[in-house]
Amino acid sequence: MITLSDVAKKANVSKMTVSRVINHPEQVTDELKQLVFSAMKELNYRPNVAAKALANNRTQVIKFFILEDIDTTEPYYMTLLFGIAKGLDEKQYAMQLITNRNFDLDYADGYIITGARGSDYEWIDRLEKPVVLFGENRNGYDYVDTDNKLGTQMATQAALAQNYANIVFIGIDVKEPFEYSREAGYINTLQQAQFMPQIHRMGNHSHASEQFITAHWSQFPPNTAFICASDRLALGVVRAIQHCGGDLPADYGVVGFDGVFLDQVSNPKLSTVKQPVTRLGELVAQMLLQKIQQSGAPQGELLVTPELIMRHTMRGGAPQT
Amino acid sequence: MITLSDVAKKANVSKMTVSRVINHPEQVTDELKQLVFSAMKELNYRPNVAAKALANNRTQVIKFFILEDIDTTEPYYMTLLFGIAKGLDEKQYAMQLITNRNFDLDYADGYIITGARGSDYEWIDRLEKPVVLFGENRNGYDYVDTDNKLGTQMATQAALAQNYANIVFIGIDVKEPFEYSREAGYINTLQQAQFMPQIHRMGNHSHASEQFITAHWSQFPPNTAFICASDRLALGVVRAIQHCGGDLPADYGVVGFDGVFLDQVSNPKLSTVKQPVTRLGELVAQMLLQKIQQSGAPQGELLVTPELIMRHTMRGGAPQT
DNA sequence: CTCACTCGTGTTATCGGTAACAGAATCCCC
DNA sequence: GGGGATTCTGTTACCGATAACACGAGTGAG
Repeated sequence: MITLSDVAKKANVSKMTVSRVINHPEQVTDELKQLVFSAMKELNYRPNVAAKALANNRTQVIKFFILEDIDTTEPYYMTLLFGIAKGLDEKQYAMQLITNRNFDLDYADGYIITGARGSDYEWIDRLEKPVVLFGENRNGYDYVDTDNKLGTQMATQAALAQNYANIVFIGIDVKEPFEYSREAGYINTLQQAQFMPQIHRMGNHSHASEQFITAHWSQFPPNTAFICASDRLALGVVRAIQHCGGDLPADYGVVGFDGVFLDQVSNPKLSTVKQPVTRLGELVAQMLLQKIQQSGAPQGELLVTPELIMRHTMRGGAPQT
Repeated sequence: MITLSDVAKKANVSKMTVSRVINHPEQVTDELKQLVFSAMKELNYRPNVAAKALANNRTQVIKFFILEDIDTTEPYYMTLLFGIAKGLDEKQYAMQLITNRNFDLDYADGYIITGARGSDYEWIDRLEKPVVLFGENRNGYDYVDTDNKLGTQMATQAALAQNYANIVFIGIDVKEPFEYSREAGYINTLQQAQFMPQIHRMGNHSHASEQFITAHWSQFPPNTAFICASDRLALGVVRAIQHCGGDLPADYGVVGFDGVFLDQVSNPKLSTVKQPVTRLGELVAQMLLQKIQQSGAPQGELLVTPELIMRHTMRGGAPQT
């Protein structure tokens, strides 16, 4: 294994100079920097993370909390994890995945938390290391999320553009900011167009929306579009429309939200607001690492623009293959 | 932070004795061990992983390779990851998730690999640290997997028990051991019962099986059960049966394989062979850590028994709610 | 021309553990 | 009861990096 000393010897400088080239390059003359850089390259030097961690009193580990029951966990998080992993790798950080089962807060430089509900904020407040949330919150925590409001805005505008006469929102009955934002995007857009908003909320399961739409089918005349707060709900709506004999997408339109996995296994394939999940993961990771580097300085919020994908469940979508 | 020295001081012994109590307890008298243990407990001592790693020339990191395209990645892996994380946490290991994009082999004590195809074995052979695969292989690598053969055996036996007259296998057209095993479980069971096996293979997509069954509907008279190599395929088969007007489960039965996520979002809910995925993850992790500890000694194979879950897509399943 | 000051680099001590060796106490057998 | 083996615990050096301090060379002002 190549160490700092090896590089130092090769470049005819002290270990300390090499270390400085890496961590405080401005303190070293360009001349020496060049020498050191080429020595590092030639030897293919890779810093020893454990040694670095020990010297800095760091761990080079961050913990990622998924505060949700394993069995209902969205495939969504898989993709998020990929992104986080990528963001961490770049800075030689490793991850520990924390679920409801194992709950060890020690031994980490910081935390990424997702799926936090009201009651969690109590212990989150007591954390002594930098924290970044994944997902909107209104409690002042730094976070990264999709621009939920913009997402439903885009979906609603698309429905308007396709001249659906009724535009209904199928939401999730949780009191969480992401849901409020998604509803807000829908409401605002409709009101600007002088349409009446109409919102139905239920549990986030395809069976729930399927049952609901089927049971109230008479309320939804042809030329209705459903803007859904999730792909799961959208899936159920599609099944209900098919079951009730509605013509999709001629008479009915459905747009989901998320664009991870589920939208692909349905038939017909869902139109959806696709979240850039991998990118989001990278961004949370980067935000947290920056926060750690800045000794916990606030990072604010970061909203990323989603992408409206028009497929077979709405007029104007790609023709079904 | 509590260190070895703190514990040593409290117990009136040297650092080394404390270290030995942890790593080589047989070399220390019971008397001292007790002293040290209670000191550790009292101070709530937690070893510093970085220091340990540095001293042992280890990294306390293992890399988990998912050799599959991100976009098609099964939610399956999410659950697996949970399990691996749990297995690693117990031994203070952290994980780096490796995808096709970032491919750094350095800085790890070992590797867990999943989704390996034939062409991957070349570089896997060249790895210099302990490797354990997730998923059957016939190349002599240590691995952990579900007992695939047993799984389809169970499913096929259940179909026989329900007196379906025809029992068809819908498989995945890949030349991989897991698929061979699943087919073998089906074939063996049928032959023992003096039935004729009938296998159709296609890409692992619900649309593929849906299309196939619909196109060949006349070949599948009432009283037919479909044993599927995945829940995705099963999902498509269910849709096809519904579309063609078949009576499920009175005249047709469908059993999937995996039991992760997808089986829950379908309507009706799938009967399926459920893999104990979290447990599998824990086991791979444990196997790898043990292999590391034993300087790379072979660990053999480990097959875990799956569970047949009877739900609404086969006779004898739970009544639909 | 000298003294204080900056700038750039090297030296030393340290982070928290562990292996290898050293040394004291006990054991055992002739 | 003495000498060698055995058992147990402590001392020392080291893993690979970094911060704090030390120090020599150059700079500028009085």
